[in-house]
Amino acid sequence: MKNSPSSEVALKVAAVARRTGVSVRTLHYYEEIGLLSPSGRTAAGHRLYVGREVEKLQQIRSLQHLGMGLSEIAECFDEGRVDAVGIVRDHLVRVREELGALGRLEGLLNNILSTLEEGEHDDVSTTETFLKTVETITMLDKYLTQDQQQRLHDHQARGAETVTPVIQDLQKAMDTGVAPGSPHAQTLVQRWREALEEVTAGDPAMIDSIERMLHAEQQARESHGISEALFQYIERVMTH
Amino acid sequence: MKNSPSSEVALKVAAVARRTGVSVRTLHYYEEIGLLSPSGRTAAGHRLYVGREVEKLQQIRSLQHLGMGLSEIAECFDEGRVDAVGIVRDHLVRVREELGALGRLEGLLNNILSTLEEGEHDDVSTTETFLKTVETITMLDKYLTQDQQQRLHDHQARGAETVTPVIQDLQKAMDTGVAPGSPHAQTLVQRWREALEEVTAGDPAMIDSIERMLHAEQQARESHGISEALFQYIERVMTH
DNA sequence: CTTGAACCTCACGCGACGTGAGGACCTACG
DNA sequence: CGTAGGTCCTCACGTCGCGTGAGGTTCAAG
Repeated sequence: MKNSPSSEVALKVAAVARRTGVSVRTLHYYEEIGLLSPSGRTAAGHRLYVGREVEKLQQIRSLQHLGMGLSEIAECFDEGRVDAVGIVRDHLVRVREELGALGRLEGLLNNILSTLEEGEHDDVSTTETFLKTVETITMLDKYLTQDQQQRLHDHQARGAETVTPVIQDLQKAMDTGVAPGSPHAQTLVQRWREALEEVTAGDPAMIDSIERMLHAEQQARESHGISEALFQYIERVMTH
Repeated sequence: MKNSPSSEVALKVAAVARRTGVSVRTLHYYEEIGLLSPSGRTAAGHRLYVGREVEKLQQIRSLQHLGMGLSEIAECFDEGRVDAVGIVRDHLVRVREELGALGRLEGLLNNILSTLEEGEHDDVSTTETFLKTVETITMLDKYLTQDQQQRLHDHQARGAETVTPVIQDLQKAMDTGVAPGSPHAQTLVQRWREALEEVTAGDPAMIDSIERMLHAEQQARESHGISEALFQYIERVMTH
């Protein structure tokens, strides 16, 4: 009797909310944006939902669980038929991209963390060193792939011993006005190149990236004590 | 001369924006929330930024790149010293959680996709079947772990042959009024249990989860043609 | 008749800006 | 000297998916 076809157990907001785990406000909102309207209203204006709407609500939540936006979901219901496989595939692509980005971010954070932990013993962990570290690692990330960064990190200890004196010698050469075309300058740049090959484990693409980075980012030069003038000097010597 | 200490190359908004890759509006916004104020203004009110501010801006962007919110970033600058390692570690935890969630989501989407592709040949790919599939898979996800779902999927083909007739026989038994305590009913439920063991590869925790799911979710019962009354009948037989 | 729970309709808040509107300023060219 | 076009300024609303009140009506029970 009470299940006559015209009124099959209409539920009010709180009941629907409890059943489906959404909030009352959410139901209001869905109506507001035209996504899910109640089947009817009581004389007093209270919203009433029948089974069909509750079902639709669950489907909405399912799609949302997949990370789809409400407007996208609305489209699914509006259009009579949908390219389901296409939607899911597209969405999968987006999720995979996000996964990749997050994975890279995790690597980045790990790098920062290990760098910070290494320096924690001898250095005071101030705001500045923190920010410097973050900035440096972030910058590295812009130019080098994860494994290149790893290689750089691995060879850094031995590399630093080679690189630092070369830079000092180059600085001295520039200060004393050694001509870019002179044999001495050429020898120094040759040593510079060899040092780069050492820290990059001989990866030419990586050397290229590092040179582009040194060219573009002051931070990168600064962290190795290379002034802008010095780098320009190096570039002039190399073009000879 | 033009680099006197009091005015070292002040930049206007557009210049800063170009150098750092942010928008003019972003600079306005950062000032609005008190994160980064310009070093000064021209007589006409144009914002001026010197090197120190530009540097800070880059640091802000670095931290943001790590996924930190602007309020969090502001705290880093406000407090004299920061627990850098702590911040990064906490953040890493959050990122890993997100990674996990996203990974699970990817699995979910893969399940949906394969299910949809399987059904694509014999079934018309309508909005309804799409939504049904999504709902079902989402629900499965609420009760079963990824590998349990995988096992269910693997054994589904053989399992369906076993499960479906059992359900039909149980339905018939209920319809003809077989008593829950009768030997016939017990035999049927025994077959039901065996079928469950087959599709779950004998994982008792998984059987438990599936029974909870069938108990709570109408959708789950429906998709295997089990009415509410029938499941209650099964439960009654099992308590004997 | 009253009380408390559930319902209603505004309407602001978040986070990190995008995107105009409408006006003032700067630089160069005629 | 005027004007054209680029750059700058300050509001101020829109985004997305609701949360969180405020202030008022209705419902079910005692």
